[in-house]
Amino acid sequence: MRATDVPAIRALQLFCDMSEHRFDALIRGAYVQVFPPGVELIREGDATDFLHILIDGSVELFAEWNGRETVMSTVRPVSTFILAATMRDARYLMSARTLAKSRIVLVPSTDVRHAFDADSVFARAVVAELATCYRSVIRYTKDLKLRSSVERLANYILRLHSRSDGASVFELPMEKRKLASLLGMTPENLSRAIKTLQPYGVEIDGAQVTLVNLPDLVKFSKPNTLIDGPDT
Amino acid sequence: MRATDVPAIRALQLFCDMSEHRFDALIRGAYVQVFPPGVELIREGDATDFLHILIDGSVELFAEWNGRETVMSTVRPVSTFILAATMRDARYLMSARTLAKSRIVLVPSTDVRHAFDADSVFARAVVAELATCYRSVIRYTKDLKLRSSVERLANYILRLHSRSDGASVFELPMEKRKLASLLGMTPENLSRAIKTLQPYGVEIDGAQVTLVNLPDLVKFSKPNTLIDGPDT
DNA sequence: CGTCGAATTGACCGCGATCAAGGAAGGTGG
DNA sequence: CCACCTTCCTTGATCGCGGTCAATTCGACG
Repeated sequence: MRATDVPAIRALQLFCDMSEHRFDALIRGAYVQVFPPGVELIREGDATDFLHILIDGSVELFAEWNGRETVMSTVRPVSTFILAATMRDARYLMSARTLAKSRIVLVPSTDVRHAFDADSVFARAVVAELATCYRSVIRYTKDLKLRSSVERLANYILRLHSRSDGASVFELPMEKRKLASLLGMTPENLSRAIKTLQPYGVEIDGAQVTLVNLPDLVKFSKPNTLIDGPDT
Repeated sequence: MRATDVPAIRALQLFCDMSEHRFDALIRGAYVQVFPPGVELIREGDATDFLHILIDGSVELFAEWNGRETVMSTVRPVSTFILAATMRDARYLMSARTLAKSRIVLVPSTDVRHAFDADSVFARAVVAELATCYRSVIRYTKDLKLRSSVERLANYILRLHSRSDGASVFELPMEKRKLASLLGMTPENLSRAIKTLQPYGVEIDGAQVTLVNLPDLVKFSKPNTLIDGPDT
């Protein structure tokens, strides 16, 4: 592992409050690997072996059934994924694949569980992280069940907008086909949904989004903190 | 609180491994209340005050947006709900209402967090519970995104079937209108979905379900342990 | 400049929603 | 005990959102 990677990991909510020696002990058994795009890191159904930490790049979590596939979420650096399976020592419920060249830290699951048992500070952080993950999926499911596809897109764009500090021009963080799947629609329908939002000042050219009439878009989207955040 | 309620609570995964005095300390500040059907126990957006434990009766968790409402899950006794919000000390993301007359234990959230800090056995149980909750929502979302409405109903029926120990006759645990919302469809469509499953030996009369051709139903439903359980 | 995958567009289809009406079950009051 | 009401469920007719299929177009990259 590069020495330069450690501070970024250390800074994560999950680790930042741990004592130095606990953190060192936990990270000692870990190692870093770099993967090219399109590599399947985790296959759903497999037994848990490592807690994954994405340092750099991009990873998507997806699920399959009966020949169909859907994107469940995308992971952006720096963050962990598959913590729940690690803590339960259970099978993965989702698969993971790299979308771009990615640097990933692999921490043996047993080490994570030992650290949890030995260190109550870390234990608190694990609970906070798990509760946050849980609440994100609840938000996601509410979005899916309560909104139409155009409404989902509109609110997704608004979330991107606030994530880019309110800039009126920003980039879609993934391919449109992936975005469509994440938002629960087909690529064709995403194209049409984008057109539907043009009257509300949404201009999308390639990956570049420009908002020219934020008030109208907000009025249409009806964003809600209990679905779209930002609170944890 | 009735003395007879305590053993049932004590038997929950969340509490069963705690030492006697820790458990007593946690439950001391708790109290029991009985609610008639249709009472809104929790309103989404409110601050967390109590961890709820359903002793007897039935509770649904639901969410609202823009005048629409959807059932997110139903809670059956004996189990806790809203643990994530309690641990994060955050606002509720879902509302809760009683579906039947229900006896509910209310444990002050601060007591739960104190117990978590003081008792590593309890901490482990909280993490296990949270991870399980997280994984249930993931399953639920996979079900929603990967299956058609008839497929969701078919697999739901199979889950009920295994929950009733393989009996070929069992009862729907809630009103059909609630079930429809839980499964992400309208009541009208649920009626039609039920008819669609008749050729596979599914007979539903009122709340009573009879399965007369399990092999065909299974073949149609393609149940999957990574969506339908039973593993945690 | 050629190739290949992604994105868009159009035409069409079908799943599931909506609207409207009719029946079944259970509770209430006369 | 029965008439009535409410509520839920079912059924039919119709609508429309979103999916599917197919044909271009766009764009990245070698």
